[in-house]
Amino acid sequence: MKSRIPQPLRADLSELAARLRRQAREITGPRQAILSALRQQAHPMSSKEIFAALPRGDCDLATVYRLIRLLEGLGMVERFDFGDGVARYELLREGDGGHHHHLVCIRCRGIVEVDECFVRELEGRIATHNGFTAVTHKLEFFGICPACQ
Amino acid sequence: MKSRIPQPLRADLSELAARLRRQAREITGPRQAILSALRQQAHPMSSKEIFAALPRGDCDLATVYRLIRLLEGLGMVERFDFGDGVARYELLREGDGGHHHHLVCIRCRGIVEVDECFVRELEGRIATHNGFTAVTHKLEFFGICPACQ
DNA sequence: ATCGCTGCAAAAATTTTGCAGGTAA
DNA sequence: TTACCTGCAAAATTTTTGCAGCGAT
Repeated sequence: MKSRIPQPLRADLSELAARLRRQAREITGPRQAILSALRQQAHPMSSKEIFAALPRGDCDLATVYRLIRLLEGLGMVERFDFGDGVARYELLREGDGGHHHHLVCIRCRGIVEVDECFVRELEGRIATHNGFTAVTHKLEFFGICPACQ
Repeated sequence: MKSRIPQPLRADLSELAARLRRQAREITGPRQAILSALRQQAHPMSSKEIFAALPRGDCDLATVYRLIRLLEGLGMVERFDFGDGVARYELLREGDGGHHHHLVCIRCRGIVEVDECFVRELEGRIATHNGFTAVTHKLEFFGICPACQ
């Protein structure tokens, strides 16, 4: 499956650590390991996948769930759902620079990232039309990838 | 919360029954009750919500899960995810006439349906650009509704 | 008369929580 | 020191499955 080089869109470990510290949170071994796993994978990961990617015994599965929850609350990861009922999370850069969408193969579950965002300008229209504020969106594409055709 | 009159976009019970029959599936009491509950609610419902909406003892929760799975396989319901980890399902009309999106209040979880689809024409572009076929999409908006502001 | 469907109960899978001890700052 | 964090285990959820009997066609 195609994948994008993570560098430009993903925060590095020290930036992530700094962000946690700023929130009066500690940087521990398990947290470093989890953040590192998230950083190495170019696509969103479920808690179980994160756990499986860690060196054996590096950290408890409950700790993964706890950190993911914390990071989500702090806006440091974004949650995605690709229609299979599994929550997946992806690191966000500071300031939400990494807004993007996914193209998911419904056969092999492979993922391609879609950097362009076509919907931003619609948010305003949707907001005023319905009286909502702070409107955001999630957009995912599904199809059959070349290898699966 | 605003809601649209369900008639024009939702199949009626006899059409649904006919579609099941065509697939050599039976129309039983529990199935009628579940379809009826889905039809009466203008927005997607989780299995638990469907179960709760049924007259007491009308059907087992396992049966709700089983029927939802079946309907999803037959393309008679569509699954939505509003970011809270709960799978919700909405009846589809024959031929997918009901394609639409949702605007979800992140405070009260109220839902407004958004009938226009702005993204259809992008599917083709995404498909050819990535070599995918059969490309579809899911797009949901999130914000804070008037009552919650 | 089939074959599918259902309730019930148990199992599996996923996520959260209590607690006592350990550790980063 | 003092919160915060962690592993472990138990609990709470959510979803699936086995099975024997019932029921739609």
